[in-house]
Amino acid sequence: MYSIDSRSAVPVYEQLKRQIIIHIVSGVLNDGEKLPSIRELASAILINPNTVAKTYRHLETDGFVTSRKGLGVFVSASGRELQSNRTEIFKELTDEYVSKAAGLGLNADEIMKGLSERLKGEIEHDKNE
Amino acid sequence: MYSIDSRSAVPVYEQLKRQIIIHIVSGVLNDGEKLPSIRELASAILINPNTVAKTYRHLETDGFVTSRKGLGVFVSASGRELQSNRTEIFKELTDEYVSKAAGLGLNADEIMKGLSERLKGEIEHDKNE
DNA sequence: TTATCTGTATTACTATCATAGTACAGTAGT
DNA sequence: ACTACTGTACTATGATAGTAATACAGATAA
Repeated sequence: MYSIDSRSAVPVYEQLKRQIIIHIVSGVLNDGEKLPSIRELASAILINPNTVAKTYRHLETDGFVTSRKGLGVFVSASGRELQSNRTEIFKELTDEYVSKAAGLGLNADEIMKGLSERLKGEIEHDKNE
Repeated sequence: MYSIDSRSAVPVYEQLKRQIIIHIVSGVLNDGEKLPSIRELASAILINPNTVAKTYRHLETDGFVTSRKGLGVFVSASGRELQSNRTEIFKELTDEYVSKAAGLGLNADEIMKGLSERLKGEIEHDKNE
């Protein structure tokens, strides 16, 4: 379901948050649908319940989900329409990409060129989430 | 010279490292050339000398510079060639980036546009320096 | 030698993150 | 009422990262 890379520099709660957002905006999780309970998801992917709670708290702050005490956490009706948040995630992705590429010593032109070559042809193929 | 965004989530030493690498691989800093001393650069851009030292240490580990106690830090003779050895890693980075962006539902044009926007600042900065 | 540059090393403070444990509060079925 | 689920809140601990303050050591010129 959700995969966590414990060696990553990206915090666990952040990795989980991004994956859930992708599921929401891509329709894997539908409006009103209930997410796994905090304790259930925590034991499923072997992380601490507090970390899942933190993820859900952030998702609620961002408007993707609504949590109801005693009931669970549900995808907000407007969750999928949060284009601005999707854009923000994309910006984070881009920042990360540029940062790492710059760390490798590449300049802006080389990064653009590399991405351009990679994108030639298809894009639908690479949906390995 | 070098600009630091203290509000950024990217560590100061990392921001500085990227800018120096760009200067080295783009030829703004030539082989054998001496970098500013730790304390000099620190006071120039108003950061702690330890942070500059950390940047220089990382640059030396990566092979971009060589430091000599009492003398200074100098661009390695092979510094500019280091970028060619990292093409493979860069391709992996690009694959990962494209996959995630595609997972967000973005098409090739949107990805290119987003990256282009993100890189504008870098390009302008390099030209002005 | 002395003074003043240079980089290096050590230590410490702070913030963030992940985890753990515990307790509390709302909901629903029995 | 009882039970078993839900989310929430709070404190504490250990690890790590980033930054900072200070002291140490090599190089060089006066």
